[in-house]
Amino acid sequence: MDPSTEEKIKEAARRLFMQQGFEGTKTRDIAKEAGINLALMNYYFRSKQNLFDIIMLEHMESFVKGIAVGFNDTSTSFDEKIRFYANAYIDLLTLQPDLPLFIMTALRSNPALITERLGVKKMLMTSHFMQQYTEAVAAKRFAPIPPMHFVMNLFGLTVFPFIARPFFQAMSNITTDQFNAMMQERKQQIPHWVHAMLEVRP
Amino acid sequence: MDPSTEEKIKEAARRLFMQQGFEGTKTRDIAKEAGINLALMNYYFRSKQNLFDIIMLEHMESFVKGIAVGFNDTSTSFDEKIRFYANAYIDLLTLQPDLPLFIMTALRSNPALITERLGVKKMLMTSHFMQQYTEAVAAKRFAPIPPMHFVMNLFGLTVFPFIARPFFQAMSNITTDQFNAMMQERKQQIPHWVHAMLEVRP
DNA sequence: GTCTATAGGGGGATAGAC
DNA sequence: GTCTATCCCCCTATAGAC
Repeated sequence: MDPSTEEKIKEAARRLFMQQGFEGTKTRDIAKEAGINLALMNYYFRSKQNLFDIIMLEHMESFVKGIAVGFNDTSTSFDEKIRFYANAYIDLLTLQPDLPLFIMTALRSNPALITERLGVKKMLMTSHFMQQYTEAVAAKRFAPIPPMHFVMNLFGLTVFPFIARPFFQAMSNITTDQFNAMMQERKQQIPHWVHAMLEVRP
Repeated sequence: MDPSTEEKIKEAARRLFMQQGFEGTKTRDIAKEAGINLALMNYYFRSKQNLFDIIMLEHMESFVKGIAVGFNDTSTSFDEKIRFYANAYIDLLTLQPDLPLFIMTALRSNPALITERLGVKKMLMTSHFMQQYTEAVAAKRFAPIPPMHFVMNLFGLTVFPFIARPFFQAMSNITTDQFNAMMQERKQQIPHWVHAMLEVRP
C-alpha cells in the first residue's frame, strides 16, 4: 500500500533537510519532491520549523538509541559490545552517510536539544559498557585512558570517515563503492585498534 | 591602524558564515556586524556567493596547507611529524573550533572545490610523511594498516572531538575550558595511540 | 484532504546622491 | 568610498473553493 501523504512529506523532508540543511531547504522543494502541493505541508505540519524539529528528533533518537540499547545489554562482554557497536554504526552510516554532519550541524545551533530531549548522559556515560570499561582498566597496573577520551576515540574512528568522506575521496580518487568497502574493513579493525590503545601507558 | 573596510567585511563574514552557514547568513547581518552599510558589501565583493567563495578558499588553504608544510619537511622523523601534526592541529582547532564542520559542510555541497583548487592528493598521500609511513611498516613482519585507514585514524582522533563537541559536552557536563584542557591532553596521547595501532596485526 | 491563488515579509542586489 | 532608498524576486504561510 502507498505511503500516506503525511509520510511522503516526511520522507521528502528527511532527504532534503539532510542534504541541504534547514535554511537551504525550501518548502516548495519539499512539496515538489513529495509530489504534493505546498499547502498540504502546512496542513499536516503547521510550519517548516515544526516539520524540521520532528525529523530532527527522530534522527537523533535513532542515532543515540542505536548505541544505548547495545551498550546496556548486560549479557554481552566488553569486547562483544565494541564489535557490536562498530558493526551496527558502520551499517547505519553506510545507509545514511549524511546523518552525522546533519546532527552535528543542528546541535551546534541548538545544543540544548540533546540534553533536554534525550538522556544522552545516562545512556552512555553510566551505561553497562562504561562500567565494564572501568573494570577492565582497573585490572591493569597503570592509569588508563580517561573514559571520555576512550569514548572520543571509539566514536572518532567510526564516525569521522563518514563526515570527512568528500575529503578522503578527493585524496585517494576512490569511488563510493570502494569507500564503503573500506568501511567494511574497519568493522573488523576498530576493535583491534581500540584494544591496542588500551595498552598504552600514559 | 584600523582594519580596512574590505577587511572588516571579511572578518564579519568569516564569523557569520562559520557559525550559520551560507544560507543561514543574511547579507544584512554581515553589514551590521561589520558596522557598515549593505551596499558596501556589494561594492567590494559583487555578491554574497563571491564573498563566501573567497572566504571558503582561504579557510581550506589554512586547513590543508597547515599540514602539508610539516608533512613534507624532510628534516624531521616520522614520529616527530605525528607530534607536530597533533600539536599544530589541536592548537588551530582550539582557536577555530567551528572550522572542520564549516569545511565539511561546504565540501559536501561542492566536493570539486578541494580537488580543483588545492592539490590535496599530492600534498598528503604522496607527502614525505606517507613515504616514511611506508618505510616504517615495511620493516615489520606483518601486513600493516593500509595508508588510507591510517590517515583516517590520525585525522579522526584529532579532528572528531571538535566536530562532536556539543555532543561530548552534553554527555559529560564539562565547560569549554575543561574541554580545551582535554584537547591539550590529547596532544600527548595521540602519538602514543597511533603508535599502538601500528602494532596491530590484521 | 487536496487544490489554486495570494497575502505579506524578507532577501540580494542596484541606482544614484554625496 | 560610503550612504539612503528602492526594486523585484522568492519564500513561508494562509484563505477559501472543491
